Amino acid sequence: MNTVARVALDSPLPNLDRLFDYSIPPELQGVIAAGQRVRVSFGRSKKLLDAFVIETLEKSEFEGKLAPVAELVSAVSVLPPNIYKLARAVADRQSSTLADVLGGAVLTRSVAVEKKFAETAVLAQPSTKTNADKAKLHAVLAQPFEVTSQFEGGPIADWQEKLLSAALAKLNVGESVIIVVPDFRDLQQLRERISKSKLAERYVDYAADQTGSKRYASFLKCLSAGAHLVVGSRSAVYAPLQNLGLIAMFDDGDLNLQEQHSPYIHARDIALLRQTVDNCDLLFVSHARSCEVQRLVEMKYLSEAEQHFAAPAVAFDDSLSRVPTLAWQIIREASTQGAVLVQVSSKGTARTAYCQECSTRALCNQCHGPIWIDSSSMPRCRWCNAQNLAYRCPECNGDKIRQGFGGSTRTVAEFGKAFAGVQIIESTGDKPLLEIESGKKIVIATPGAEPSVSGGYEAVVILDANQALAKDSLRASEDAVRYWSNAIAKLGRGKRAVIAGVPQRIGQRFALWQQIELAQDELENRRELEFPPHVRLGSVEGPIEVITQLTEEFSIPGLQVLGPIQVRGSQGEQNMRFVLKYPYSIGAQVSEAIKAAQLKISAGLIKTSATGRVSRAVRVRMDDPEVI
DNA sequence: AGCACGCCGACT
DNA sequence: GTCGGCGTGCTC
Repeated sequence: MNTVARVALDSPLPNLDRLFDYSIPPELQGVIAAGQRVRVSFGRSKKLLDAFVIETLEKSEFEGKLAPVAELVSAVSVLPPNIYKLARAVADRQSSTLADVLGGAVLTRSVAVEKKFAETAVLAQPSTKTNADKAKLHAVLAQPFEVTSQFEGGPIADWQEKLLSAALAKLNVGESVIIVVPDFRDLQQLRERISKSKLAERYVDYAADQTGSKRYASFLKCLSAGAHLVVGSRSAVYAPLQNLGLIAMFDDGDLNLQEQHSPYIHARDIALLRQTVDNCDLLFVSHARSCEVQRLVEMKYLSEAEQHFAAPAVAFDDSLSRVPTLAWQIIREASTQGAVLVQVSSKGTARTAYCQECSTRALCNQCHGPIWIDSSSMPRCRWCNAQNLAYRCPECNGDKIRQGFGGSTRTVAEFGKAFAGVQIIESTGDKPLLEIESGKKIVIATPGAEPSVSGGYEAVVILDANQALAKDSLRASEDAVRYWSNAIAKLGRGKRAVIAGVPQRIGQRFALWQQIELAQDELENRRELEFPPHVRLGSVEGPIEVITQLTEEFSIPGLQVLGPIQVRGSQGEQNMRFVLKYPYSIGAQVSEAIKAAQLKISAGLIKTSATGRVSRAVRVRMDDPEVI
C-alpha cells in the first residue's frame, strides 16, 4: 500500500516548480491516485494550496517529516501521466513553470459537471501504444477551391476533407483525434460539417467560445473510454485523451496559434512535443506552407503527403497602379455573374527600412537585426538598437535607405462609385462576416476576414500586395502569401483570380501556385540572414538593472544576447529588452540557465530599490515573434 | 507568497 | 544594553 503522495503544487513561484512528498492519511489510503487534485498545507502559510498528485510511493526519499495531504478535491484524475509529461516538457522548453502550463492545459473545474461525470462515465485506460508503432508525420497542401468532394452531409472544402478523412481513418481503428484550427470561423465551418456526418457522435467541442461548464464537460469526456474527435483552437492540443492517434492542424502559419501569454509557445510546437509523448501521427494541412513546417520537411522530420491538384487560375500584375486595368476588368465582369471577393491590405504604418536602389531589406551591420526608422528619423536596429548611419546594401552597395510603404487602401465608397448598382459588402477584422448569400455583389475584406460563400466566389482580386509585403515584420512575406492563398481558396472551381502590385518573382511563383517553392525561397532567405526558423529568437524584458543582472548570470556558447533596446511595456512602463538568439540544439540549455538565473536573483525580482515600488517580474520569452 | 532567522542602528 | 530594520532562504 502506497502511503506517500508526490505532488506538484499549483503555485506560480519558479522556486516551487518541483515535486514535494506528502504522507497519505489513513482515511485516504487506497483512494489517492495519480492525476487527482488535492489540497495541502505548505510552508508557514495558513491557507491550503492546490496541488496535483503525480505519483504515489511506498516511501519518500525526503529526510524530514512529511505533512499529510489535507484534502482530496475529487477522485477524478484530471491530470493523466501523458499530459503531465507534456506540460513538463513545455515548461522546460519555454523556461516557464509547470503550474503556468497547467493553467492552460487543465480546464477550470466545474463541481456539478464533475460529480455527474464521476457517477456515470466509464474511464479510459491509459495509452498502450508502444514506440514500436511507427508514427506518420506529414505536411500536405489543400486544394484551393471552395467545393471539391462530398463528405456525407454535402460538399466540403478540401482542407476540411483532408482533416476529417484523416480523422475518420483513426477513429475507425479506435483511436482519438485532435483537430486544431486557428480561429473560430474555421471551427464554425468544421462544426457544421461534422454535425451533418456520422462523426457527430464522436465529436467533442473544445472551442473556447462555450460556457465554462460546457468546456469542462468536454475536457472530462476526453478522459472517458472511446475514440473521440476533439476540435478546437490552440488549447485543444492539451486535450487529455488517452488513446491519441492523430493531431491534425490547419494553417499552422496563423499567428492565432501562437500563445500570447506565458509560456509563449506555438501550438505547432506543443503538437510536436505531444507527438513524442503519445507517439501519435501528425498532419499539417494548409493552403500556404509555413517556413516552420517547410524546415521540418527539409529536415525530413515531416514528409510531404502526396497530392495532385490543378492550380487555380491566378494572374498577377506588377504595375504600379493601385487597381490595374486587369483587376477592374475582372471585377466588372465577374460581378455581373456572382460574388467577387476583393482583399485589401489593412492599414498600418510600415517603418521597416529597405535599400532605395534594389528594395532589399536593410539589416544592422552589427548583428543582422532588421533596421527601422525611429521617430527621430534615425535608422536603428530592432534587436540591438545600434544606429546604422553608414549603411551599405550587401546586394547592390547602395547607401540610401527608404521606409516601407504606408498608407491608405481603397475604400468601400470608391468602389461604390465605380460599380454603381452593385451591392458592396465590407468585412473587416473589427466586424467580420462569417458567411454571405451567393449572388451578384462585391465583398471587400481585410486579410483573415473574408466571408465564405456557398459554391465559392466568381472571382478573387487581391490589391495592395506590395503593402502587405512591406509590413513591419520579417514574417511579412510569409504572412502575405498565406493571406492571399487563403483568400484564393474561397474561389469557386474553375474561376479566376488576380493579384495586383506584387513583384515579379513572387508574382510568378504565386500565379503558378508554387506554394512549396515560395516557402523554400523564404526559408533559404531566412537561413542566409540567420533568422527564425533557422535559429530561435527570444527575449528577456523588464527593468534594466534586473535583466542586466539576469543575463550576466549565464554565458552559453552559441547564445547571443543582443541589446538592450527600450520597449513600451503592456502598462506603458519603460522597460528594456534583450534579444536572445540561439540554435535549436542549445534550447534546453538556454531555458534551464535562464530559470536558474531567475532563481538565483529571485530577491531582485520581487523587491526594488529607490522608490520602494514593487517591480514586476521579468518576462522571458523563449520564442518571441514580435522582435522581428 | 508568507514567515522566520539573522546580523547592524536609535531607543525606553 | 535591547527593539526592529528587512536581506536571505526555506517550505515535503
